[in-house]
Amino acid sequence: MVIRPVPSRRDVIADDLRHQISTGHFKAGERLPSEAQLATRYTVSTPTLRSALALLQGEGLVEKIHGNGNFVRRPLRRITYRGGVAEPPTWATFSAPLRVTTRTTNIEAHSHLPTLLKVPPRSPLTEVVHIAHDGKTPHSLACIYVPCGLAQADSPGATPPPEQIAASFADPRPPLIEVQERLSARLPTPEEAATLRIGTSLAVLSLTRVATDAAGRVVEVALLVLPGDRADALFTTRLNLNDRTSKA
Amino acid sequence: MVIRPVPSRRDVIADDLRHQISTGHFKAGERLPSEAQLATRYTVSTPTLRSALALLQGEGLVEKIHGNGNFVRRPLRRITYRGGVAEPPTWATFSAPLRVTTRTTNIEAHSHLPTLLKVPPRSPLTEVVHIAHDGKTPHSLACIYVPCGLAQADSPGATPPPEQIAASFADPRPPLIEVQERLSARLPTPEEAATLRIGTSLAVLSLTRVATDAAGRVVEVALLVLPGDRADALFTTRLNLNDRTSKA
DNA sequence: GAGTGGTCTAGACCACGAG
DNA sequence: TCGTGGTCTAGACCACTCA
Repeated sequence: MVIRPVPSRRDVIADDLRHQISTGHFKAGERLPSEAQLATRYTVSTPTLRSALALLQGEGLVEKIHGNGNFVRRPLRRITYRGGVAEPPTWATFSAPLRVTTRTTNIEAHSHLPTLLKVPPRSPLTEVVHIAHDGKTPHSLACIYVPCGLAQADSPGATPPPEQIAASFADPRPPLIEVQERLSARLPTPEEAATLRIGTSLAVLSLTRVATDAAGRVVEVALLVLPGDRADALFTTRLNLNDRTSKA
Repeated sequence: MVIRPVPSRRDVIADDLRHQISTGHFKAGERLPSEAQLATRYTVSTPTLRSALALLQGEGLVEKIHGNGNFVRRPLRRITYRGGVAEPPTWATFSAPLRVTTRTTNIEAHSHLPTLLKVPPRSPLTEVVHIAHDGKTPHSLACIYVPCGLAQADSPGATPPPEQIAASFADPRPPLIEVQERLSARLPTPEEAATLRIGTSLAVLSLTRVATDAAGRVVEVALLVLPGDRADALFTTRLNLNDRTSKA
């Protein structure tokens, strides 16, 4: 028994705009009429109209640019995070590979990092922040934490080759034995929203990846944030038939 | 360079309420002062106060009950969807297993189902809808589609044992060979929000699982919707060291 | 019926972007 | 500077819950 009380003005307007966008009445990249004009057209007040636009923004159909206008978003290339580590997590399988900017700093373990990394609080860590861009629009944010004792040879300072997030997997000194990837959906923090240039009402996929080596040490923790409208995660499991239960 | 323009009143209020909740000044299950009272206390108008509450609602800290009040949410048990099918996707690993209600119907393939299932449009399908409850609060919504030709013996009508979603995996007649799980984050549809009793501003984790058998046929498609504040998905990959690349 | 949240209005004022 | 969106106000009215 689904609740369907009364279509609110906001939903009616959102539906209408959605329809006009999907039918091409408003084309991709085009600027919508100003909010004041739209409010007049629909005979609603500006807050009501804005709440309708907020819905479309949350769906990734509309991009709001302060002081400029509301724009129909070009259909975004969806990028796919491939989980399971059988192959390196690739953003690189795309025709025009994403441009990745990197920043490396040394910090101390704080908040939940000590737990995840199984290190004492305030332990020295190397933090690597990756931001992948597709043209001008950011497509993902990744913060990777590695205990300083296990620092790799790569990424000493300048931008490393933009192949993939986990370059550290390329040459595993202590062999990796387990990778855990935990995913959840939430709204972005204001900082994430600003970094990814998304509204705070667009859901993000939050992924925490913990890589453990054969000695039981946590080699790497990666915190990925993927905007829900332009990224998803894919896990492929093949059953080897003669190796049915890979665990316990 | 993080943008930090001016803390809006909304954010200030939300931060303050968050703090009061986390410090136990407002206790779990307690009803907050009415919106009018809070608006007076913070000397803001009701819409502003409500937008602050909407933030907390989106974080799952506050539950709004129309005509009754705003309540501090009891810390919810997080349920974990285990992907990768090595073991059946269990909700059952919890002390008090979730109660699952089931509804089975026969429908015709529509919208994107034909593509996913690799069947012609309007093919007959069996649709199974599972809703898992933890006490009174819904914890997950699952729609499972099976081509009628491959129908299983179980779930003919009444509630099957609430073990797990994919009972169909228990005895795979044609052996499964691949399971693909695609996850994304988005806001719920109004229907999903009503079914899961969540606000429309709480992000959900949307999971599409496609199981393929050795003959290349799609045995099952499952569409899961998990509220972001009470569920996540976990994928564990073990590297067998002597079997490093399970693919290609 | 009393009190709550849900929706909406008709403005005001500020911050930003482009010319 | 001008037009845009961003934030906020001080109400009004409706819908729901509970006693």
